[in-house]
Amino acid sequence: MKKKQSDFHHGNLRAALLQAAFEILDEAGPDAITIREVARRSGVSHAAPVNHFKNRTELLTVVATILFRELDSAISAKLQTFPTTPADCVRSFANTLIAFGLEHPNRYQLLWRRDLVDNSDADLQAAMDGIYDKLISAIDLSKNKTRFDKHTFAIAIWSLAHGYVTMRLNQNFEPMNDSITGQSRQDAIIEAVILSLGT
Amino acid sequence: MKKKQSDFHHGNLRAALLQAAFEILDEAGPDAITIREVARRSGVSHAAPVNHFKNRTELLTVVATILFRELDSAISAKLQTFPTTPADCVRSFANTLIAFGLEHPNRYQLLWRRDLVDNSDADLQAAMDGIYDKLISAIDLSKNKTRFDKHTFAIAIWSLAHGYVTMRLNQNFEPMNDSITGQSRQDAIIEAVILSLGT
DNA sequence: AAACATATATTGACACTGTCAATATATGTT
DNA sequence: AACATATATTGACAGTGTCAATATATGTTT
Repeated sequence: MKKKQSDFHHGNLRAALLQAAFEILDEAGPDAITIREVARRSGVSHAAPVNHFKNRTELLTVVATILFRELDSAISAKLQTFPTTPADCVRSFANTLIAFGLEHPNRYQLLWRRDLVDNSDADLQAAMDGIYDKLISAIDLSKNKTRFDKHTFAIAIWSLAHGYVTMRLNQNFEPMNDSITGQSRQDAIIEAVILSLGT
Repeated sequence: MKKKQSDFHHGNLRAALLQAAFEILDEAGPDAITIREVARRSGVSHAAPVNHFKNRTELLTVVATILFRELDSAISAKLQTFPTTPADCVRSFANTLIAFGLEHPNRYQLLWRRDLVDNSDADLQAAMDGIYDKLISAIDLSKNKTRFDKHTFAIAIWSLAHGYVTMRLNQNFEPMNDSITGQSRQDAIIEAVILSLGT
């Protein structure tokens, strides 16, 4: 009396679990990603995932790392098209980051949920550092004397963009235009930081 | 055969539950605030809190509302001491908000955990709007023509400050000084935004 | 081919959670 | 005194993450 032979090994469970995690993330947000649900969607028992992710945090950390790389790609693509002035680079960076956040709210949120993700993870940090380095070297194109050093610019623009996305996703204000310049609020606040780039 | 008479009614359970919630928040962060734990600390059964908070979200929303008022008080205190230039007001606002976030990481985090808190709650929104209005009228002191309208400034400075706190709490960078101006990075990025205030 | 080690999956349990229904006991009002 | 209401308890249910014990495939060595 043989049991049915195959179907015990999934074959590529790790990838399946990750895909399920992404689906759940987009559908219902970071908190809905549970070990048991990704297992369920992968057609596997509730304890099977432990062989590929030692716990929930590790799974979510891997997901976040992939997302940071995705964001990195988007930023790189934008930056490499027109390697022009530092101001343009800063604009591109901020707009790409904000666009990513607004288009994929759930994905963006996970990136900053340090209760769900292990921020000391080496791969995750490397993914974040990659983005920062890209921003720094973009700013560094400038040969001019600037009012502040490049790290101040990088931190300022990243903080601004991140804060803006957070508050937009939180629905703290509506998107509108600046009543003086006529440009969008988003463009206006980015320009406000860029203005300080000059000597 | 009488049971022991008192001790059934707690007397002031609502206040006790809130106090417990704050203690847990400071000790272990927003996620550690559970209905059952606040009940336990208040010496009451696990289902007693329902009479005062209909569910966990309501409890956390009330906590967040109180925290926003606390932040409001801190900002008001700073602003009312020296009602000087708009630039000074913006500086005070940003520095007070950042100080609050860095001093009380767990409290600050809860304010932006929209998975735990009902952001459509009227009291909560009123508390947030109160802060925004205060910022707007502080900026509005200016009679000069400005480069952007007051809402752009308000959103820019709040986004910047919020983003900065988030990334500091996330340990994305260390506090350092700007190598050109010599001032702290925090002061530098605030100045970067303030520079754009002028015509 | 046989034996063994390893990787992968299952089953079942434990302690914890939020929430609900049913019940008990105070308090307040008529 | 009677009744309504506010407040608290008990017990249950469906979830969760994680662990230990077990089963089954795969890979390697002999």
